[in-house]
Amino acid sequence: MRQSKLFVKTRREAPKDEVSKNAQLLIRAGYVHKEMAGVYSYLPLGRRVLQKVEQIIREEMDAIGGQEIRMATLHPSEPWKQTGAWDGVDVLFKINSRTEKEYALGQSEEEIVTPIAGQYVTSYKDLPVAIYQIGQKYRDELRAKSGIMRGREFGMKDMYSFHATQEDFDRFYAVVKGAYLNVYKRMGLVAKVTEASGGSFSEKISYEFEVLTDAGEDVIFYCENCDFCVEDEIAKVKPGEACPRCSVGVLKEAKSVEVGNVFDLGQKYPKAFNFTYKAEDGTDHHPIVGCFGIGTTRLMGTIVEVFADEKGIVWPESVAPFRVHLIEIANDNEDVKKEAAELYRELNEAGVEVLWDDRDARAGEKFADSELMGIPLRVVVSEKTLAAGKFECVHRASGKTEHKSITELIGHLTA
RNA sequence: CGGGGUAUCGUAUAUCGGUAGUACGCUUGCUUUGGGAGCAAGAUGGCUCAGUUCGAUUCUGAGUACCCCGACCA
Repeated sequence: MRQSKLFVKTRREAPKDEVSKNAQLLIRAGYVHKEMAGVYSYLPLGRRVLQKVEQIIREEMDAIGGQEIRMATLHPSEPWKQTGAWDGVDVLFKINSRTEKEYALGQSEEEIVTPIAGQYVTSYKDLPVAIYQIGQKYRDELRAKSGIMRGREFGMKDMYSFHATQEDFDRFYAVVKGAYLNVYKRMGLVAKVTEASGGSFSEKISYEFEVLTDAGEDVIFYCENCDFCVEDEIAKVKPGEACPRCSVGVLKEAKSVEVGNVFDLGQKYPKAFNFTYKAEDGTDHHPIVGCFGIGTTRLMGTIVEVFADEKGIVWPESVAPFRVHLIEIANDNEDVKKEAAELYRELNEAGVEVLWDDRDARAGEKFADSELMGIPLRVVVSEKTLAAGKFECVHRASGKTEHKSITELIGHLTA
């Protein structure tokens, strides 16, 4: 992509109504546009990042047998009334049509997925099954905050699994946990599996996946030595105490953000929708349902919060909008322009995503913009590099500079 | 939802009860060119509705939007 044609521009200052780091940087760098409190549009760069986040999640869900679907987000009111959530869930957006017919906007999809599954899962032979979708969710939050981390409309992957037995759910939960940890790891994040309350959703405890950051709203107690981790709300332990699991480590307190969760929903929804399957012996049973969520937009915000430095965003390669930021410092030197165009062509041919800053701007502005945008590798083409016969390659994350020929560079990027 | 705050070109800000200025951005021209350039010329603004006043962007009230703290949070 040529930056001179890019739909958005960067700006020096963040709007004064944005306080959170993620929103300030994402707006300054042109990734998102705020529509209202808690609602953001994703512009070309932001859409690319979000799509990469989604694709990583998609790959991991597919790898454990999840089947992707796409459910409606405009919901009939009936299933919500049937489960009691119409009046019981205060974040549910309810809307009326011109003819006073009632609808809901999807804030989670149990009410929709359960009847769908009920139609196709009729035998024990159909179990287990896991279906998921990646899409928009709507929640009537009393107070939106933290930029894209807690909005009224946001992106989420939600998977629902159906099982014949509790043992099978437990088995699948362990599988999903592994897949989730893969998702975070692929984005450079370390998530802690945390015991939390099931909320109004489930009487059992749930598991949350928490990433340490001061931008988060949760407080967790975790063991320095083992993987014990618990939300402060339900903790029977205190920071400073010995870890109840390994008894070696000491518990520490930290702020964190929930980037995923798992709920054991039991048979609540199949019961509400009279969803049964035939067991081998011909008797009817309600399946056990699991719900597994990952907030995609929140994850994007978390990545910004965790990796950004004083100059701007720092994307991990796996989710960066482009792999290479090609900076041309031409000053009307036709040879430099030609060289940049040639490098751009070769990188594209090699399948490397490149943002080519071909704008007629000064070097300082281009460098500052590049650092703000956070593309992992900056490759400079200028009279200097032309004379040296090697391009200047600067890693955004480490600041490390290397000089590489075109073949070395392509070899490195396609290795 | 309780409490607090804010509202001025696209963005950030200043001023003032008497025709609103600056910086960045934008347009045009010239110069400049490896860390957000310089000069010149230009376009763009008082959230909405009432009230007070000769006159309101400024004061008052209501509304709306946004932000913060808390509560809430599938």
